[in-house]
Amino acid sequence: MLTPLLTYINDIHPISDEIRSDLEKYLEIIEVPKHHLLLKEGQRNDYVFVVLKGLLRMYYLKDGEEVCSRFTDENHISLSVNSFYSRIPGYEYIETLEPSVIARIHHDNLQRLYNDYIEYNYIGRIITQEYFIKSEERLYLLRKQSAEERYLFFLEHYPGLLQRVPLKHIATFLGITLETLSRIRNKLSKSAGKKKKS
Amino acid sequence: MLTPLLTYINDIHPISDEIRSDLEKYLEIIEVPKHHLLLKEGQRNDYVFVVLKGLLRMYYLKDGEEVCSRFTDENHISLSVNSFYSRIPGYEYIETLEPSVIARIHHDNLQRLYNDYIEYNYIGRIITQEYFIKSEERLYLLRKQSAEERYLFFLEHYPGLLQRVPLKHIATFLGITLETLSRIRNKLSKSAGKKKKS
DNA sequence: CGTTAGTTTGAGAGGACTCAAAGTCTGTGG
DNA sequence: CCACAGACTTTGAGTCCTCTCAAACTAACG
Repeated sequence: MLTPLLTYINDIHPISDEIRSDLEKYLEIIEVPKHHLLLKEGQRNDYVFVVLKGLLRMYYLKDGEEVCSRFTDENHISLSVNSFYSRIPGYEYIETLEPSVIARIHHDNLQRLYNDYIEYNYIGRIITQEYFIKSEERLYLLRKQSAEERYLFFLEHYPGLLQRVPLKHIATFLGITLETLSRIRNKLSKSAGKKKKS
Repeated sequence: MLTPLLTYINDIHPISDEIRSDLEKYLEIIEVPKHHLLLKEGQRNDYVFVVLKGLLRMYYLKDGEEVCSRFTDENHISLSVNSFYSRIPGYEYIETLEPSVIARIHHDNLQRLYNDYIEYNYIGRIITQEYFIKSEERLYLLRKQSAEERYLFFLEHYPGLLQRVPLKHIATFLGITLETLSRIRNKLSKSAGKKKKS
């Protein structure tokens, strides 16, 4: 079950048997049903969650409405950035959108890896960097003003998610309303139809 | 001149004399006038820029308009994330908004530090993490829908910048127009005035 | 002091929002 | 295997916020 994750890590930087063994010791595999909350508002995010199978959605409440801040699919990591790194209670929720298998590692054990194996910081640096890049990409998405541009950007950069995520969550992820998203999709499918005919 | 930067690094993790010496060897200090471009669209971003004095603005062109993606003031770092890490030409510009003193280190020399001193990855990891957190914070800012909320968030999280940056850049940074920003400021100053009187 | 950059103000247009209702899909129990 | 309930999506009508275009005003710099 952990093979893809360990391969991913080993590909960044070959890891010693000791690190591998500690990783396997620290990583806990949990199976969770659909619509299960891995993290709630007000809780401190003590774990890094790696999706082995399934799909996660991170969101928070704004004026009582759920606003989606991220989707996480297979072999990717989810955590509340502000809560996890600052060690304070956060405002975010993490929910499964499908029945999922998650590998989680506790913050303290991750620190242990960083302290016990200085070379593990190389791996941590690269992974952090990878998520930093994604974060900047989402920033670019949100600065694309029009609702249509956002949707097209989403289609291009998150292929596959459209099939797995209810539109209402995609709408709040893009910062538009469900109705607007529906109208855009309608408009786009019409113009795509036109193209085919001509 | 480099003292604050080296102190900042040393506070993350004490550095050996060798690292310090190499850092001083690799870091190049440049003085640039106001409105100088440190990076242009189409160029590969080969340097990490650390602002020792002055102020930077990063932006890109969207439909011919400048869109501001970041401000960088003293003791902070600026780089085009996608270009620098992916080693490809980028779409961003970095411009000085004030006469500035910049310490820059070349990508290859930074890699050298990471390779020669494995413990330097600890420092790199923490710094990357710091900017990752900031990136997520900006994401939250952009998801605050209304123009007024964005402006208030900006005031709270970027105090001091208002005095140093033309409003037109703050407007594109917030994803609103200059006119809308002006009207919001007008409205807020009026309601602040009211409060004082009552 | 004139010129240019920066900011404010006005009027009108339009995209996205809200509220509301009608379809459509999906999964579970009969 | 069908039927119904609940979740999901589409469509409609009216409103509002923000945008665009334009012009006036103000501050800063040489």
